[in-house]
Amino acid sequence: MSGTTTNSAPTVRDVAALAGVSPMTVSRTMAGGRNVRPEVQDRVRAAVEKLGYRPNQSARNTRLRKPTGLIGVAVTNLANPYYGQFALGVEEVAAAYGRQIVMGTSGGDPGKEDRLLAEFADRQLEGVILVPAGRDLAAQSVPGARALPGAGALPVVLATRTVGNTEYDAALVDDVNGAAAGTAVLLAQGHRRIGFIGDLAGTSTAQRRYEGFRQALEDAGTAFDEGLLAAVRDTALAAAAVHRQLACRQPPTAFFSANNRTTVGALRAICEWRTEGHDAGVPALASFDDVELADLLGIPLTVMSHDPRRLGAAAARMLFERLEGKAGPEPRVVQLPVSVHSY
Amino acid sequence: MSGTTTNSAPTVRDVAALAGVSPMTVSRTMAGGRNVRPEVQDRVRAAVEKLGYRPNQSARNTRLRKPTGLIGVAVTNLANPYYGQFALGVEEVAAAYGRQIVMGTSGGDPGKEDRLLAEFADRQLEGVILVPAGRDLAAQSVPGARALPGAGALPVVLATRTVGNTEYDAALVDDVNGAAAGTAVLLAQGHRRIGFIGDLAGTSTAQRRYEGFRQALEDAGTAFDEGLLAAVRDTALAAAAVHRQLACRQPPTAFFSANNRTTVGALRAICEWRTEGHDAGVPALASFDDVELADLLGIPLTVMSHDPRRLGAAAARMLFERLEGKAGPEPRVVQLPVSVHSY
DNA sequence: CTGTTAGCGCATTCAT
DNA sequence: ATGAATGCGCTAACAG
Repeated sequence: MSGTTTNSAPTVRDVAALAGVSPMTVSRTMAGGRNVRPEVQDRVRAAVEKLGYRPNQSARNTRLRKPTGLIGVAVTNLANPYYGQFALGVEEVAAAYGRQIVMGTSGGDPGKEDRLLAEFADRQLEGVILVPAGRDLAAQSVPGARALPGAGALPVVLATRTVGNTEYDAALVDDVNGAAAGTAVLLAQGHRRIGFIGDLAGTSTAQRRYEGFRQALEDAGTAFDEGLLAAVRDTALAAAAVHRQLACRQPPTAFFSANNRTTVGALRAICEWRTEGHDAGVPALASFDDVELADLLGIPLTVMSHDPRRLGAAAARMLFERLEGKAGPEPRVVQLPVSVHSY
Repeated sequence: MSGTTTNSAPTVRDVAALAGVSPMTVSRTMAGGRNVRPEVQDRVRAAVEKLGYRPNQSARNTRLRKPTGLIGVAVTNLANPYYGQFALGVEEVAAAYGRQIVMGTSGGDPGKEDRLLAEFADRQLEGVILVPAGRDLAAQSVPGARALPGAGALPVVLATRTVGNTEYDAALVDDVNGAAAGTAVLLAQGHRRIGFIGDLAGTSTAQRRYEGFRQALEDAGTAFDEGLLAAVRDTALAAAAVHRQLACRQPPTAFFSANNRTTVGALRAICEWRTEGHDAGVPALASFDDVELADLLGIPLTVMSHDPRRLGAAAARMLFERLEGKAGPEPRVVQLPVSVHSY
């Protein structure tokens, strides 16, 4: 009746029955064996081995009123190599804190993001690292998607991008200064007409990078032709935009690309342009974010880079500090420095 | 005493107390409201809203003896863009099955892989998709890391690579035929001395690709100089190996690179070589796996590609079919086709 | 040293 | 239509 071989996972009781002891003795043995005779421990361990018993962690956590040991990571697109590295950074820190990560992708869709956060909350994840899809978080659709006290709260740390309502911890990049520094390099190289390629409407990062870009132009007393602003977000559209700008009457001599996706598109367009053999020199490119192999293309390239892995690690550390109560009630923001390098 | 505002998550009982009903009525209301007066439902819902109550999924699953709704994904290195896309494929299918994924990276370390699988099993994950680090799985160190019946079993589907003991389901790539087809292109282009860059000692993929490579040479009646075999696995070593081969007395006129990491290294070395202005033409490269921007380098390139996202999706489907008992007891292996394209 | 009791948060079963 | 008892797998607290 009890010792029957079912094909569901064995429990403490199955082990206890087989070893001829009480469930508690099994529990104690699994916990290290304090106050259990070695001889009995051996019997228990034999039974454990035989049945392939592994304690049910969820039940364990429930009883001990302990959290799940899981944190959520929600990014917009895992296919973007940037977020793979980012997730790795989160994972490494999480592992150091004895946690594992649940990954979800929003695909940039705020609705999907909301559902993802809701699932995370329902699964009792301890917190979430979120690369927000849009500009605002529908806090009300996820009761508790806030780091602040209150029951059922799901601590959130934003990463890479921020959102309108600024009540969250955030691990960002020094977008403004980084972009300004990269733009300064283009200016020092003599470029005066510079096209800006980036999703101004969509993300806070593009806006901040645009801000740094404009600031650098202003500091240099250079005017910006708004016609050189291309609000695009994906690779194909970026390529088209660059191509269009190069083909116009007064083409830019350089471009500023606001992220790695637009950079790939810009590089494609510039390479094509070069192959078509136009007389003016090859346009230069300043890219926010690094792209593998970009330095080999023979295009004058300036990269404003940071390590996405570090960013993920920083975000994770912020989350754990908050979970451990080592952070004050007010939201904290850190900004990773950006380094500029030219090829 | 009971209704006090604690800062831990509210439970059914807190809601029940606030609404002046029994926990069961709350439970029923949350479950859809069958057999609960609408008026009472409203009271309950108000209390739920006020407290920010969300049912504890773990407790729910425990009571209903339902699985966790989580599957594990263990890859060797999330920083490799290949695995980001792969994970995305898994995630999409998992979402369609109402599951979420727990991500872990082994870093290619079998010990870490074992610990990862053990943690997955302890967390009661329903199954695992594993890109194995080494050649064999220490099945005994993870009692139940097998798809076969028996208590505590953790169903495993291997992906990309397989291991020595072949008792697992696996979603692989048609490495042998793909590699042969790519090699055939090099041969058709007139290349006879071809260097092979790939981690023969480490992964089954490199071995299978080497097998296809050799097969194509043999079919063409071309001998292979074992001196052109470079057993390297990372980007830097691949670059060094290519450079070394190019500098030797009888340099190869083309290279076969067994994965995207070695391809990046090979491309770097070839570009450098070209810049150094050697008289012989630019060496050609056949790359297993696609690499972004590689086609723009002006290097004769042949790519043997497949979609890692599809591979992840295929692996996930295999896992769910097994979980649902829709697969026979014997392990199944699928191989994704490889398409060959030249630039 | 070991077993019994009780309860984590939830929902099924059986009362009423 | 509602509540009480019971148990999922596990372990603290208290027996003995």
